[in-house]
Amino acid sequence: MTTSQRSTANLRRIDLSRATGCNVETIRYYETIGILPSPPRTAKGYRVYDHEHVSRLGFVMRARELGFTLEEVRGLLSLVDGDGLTCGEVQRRAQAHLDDVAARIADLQSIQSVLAGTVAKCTGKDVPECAVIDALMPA
Amino acid sequence: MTTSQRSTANLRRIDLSRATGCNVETIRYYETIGILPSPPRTAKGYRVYDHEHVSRLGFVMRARELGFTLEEVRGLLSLVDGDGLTCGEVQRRAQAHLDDVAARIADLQSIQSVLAGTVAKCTGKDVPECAVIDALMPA
DNA sequence: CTTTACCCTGTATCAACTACAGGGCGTAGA
DNA sequence: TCTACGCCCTGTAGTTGATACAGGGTAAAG
Repeated sequence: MTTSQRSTANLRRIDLSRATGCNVETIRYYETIGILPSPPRTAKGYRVYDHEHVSRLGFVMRARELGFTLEEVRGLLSLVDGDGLTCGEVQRRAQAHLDDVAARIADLQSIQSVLAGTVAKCTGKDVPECAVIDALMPA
Repeated sequence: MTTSQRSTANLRRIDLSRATGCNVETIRYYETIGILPSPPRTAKGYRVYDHEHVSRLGFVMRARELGFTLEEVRGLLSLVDGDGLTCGEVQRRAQAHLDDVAARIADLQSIQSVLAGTVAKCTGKDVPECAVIDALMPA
């Protein structure tokens, strides 16, 4: 018996941070704001996680990587948790987020073109006249 | 004498908020963090601005619109204020910011393609199976 | 003289975490 | 068995770039 069962309480306890790559403080933060459920504790107060927690945190992390806000993630989770989950509703929310991403890309691209245009006018020399400053500073 | 000089103190007093379109609270915030200098005050404690302030705040607002952080703005302002302003240095900082913008666009575009791909797999119907959820939720 | 519109200070709030202080606990090696 | 190390616990404060509000003063118009 290598990893034997000495007290059933600690059987297959999982280090959630290591299993997901998520920062411990972030896990605790998700717990306090109700994104993750409070796990059971050992007699000494240590949190005990199982595979459900790993799965749920994985969902949260993937959604965050795709740029969903925590409120949007909360909304998606409530669809998953409750019986109100329908593909149509999820698709609607994902599409709304996609529109948002597209708008942010457009904003950044217009910034990019203005900025690139101004930088291109710079001489880049060791002189105090600068096209970037002139462009930013009102007369 | 229409806008006559009755006490020199209030001569040509400027409403900085109206002149720039910047929120009053934001102006005060910029003052407390040292982005804008503390203006002189009237006897009753009202701030009195001049065209220098308008110009400086305009600079800050334009730079912010182009996505510079306040710390980057502070750096550009210190170049303008001190005698250390050279076109080369400004160009270097603007280019660094431009690289940053490009990286953020690339990130958003990869999010966009992943998300668009998943949403496209949705049936969009009133059923509880959803391709988006499946893609986000680990096995 | 009163109303309205603005100004003042100071503090709290938002998102999404991160960092730290100050303490307890568990385990590995000597 | 002692001790050192590393991790866990709670609670609080800091980050960025503002915004909002409470509670009070003042300036200018009718």
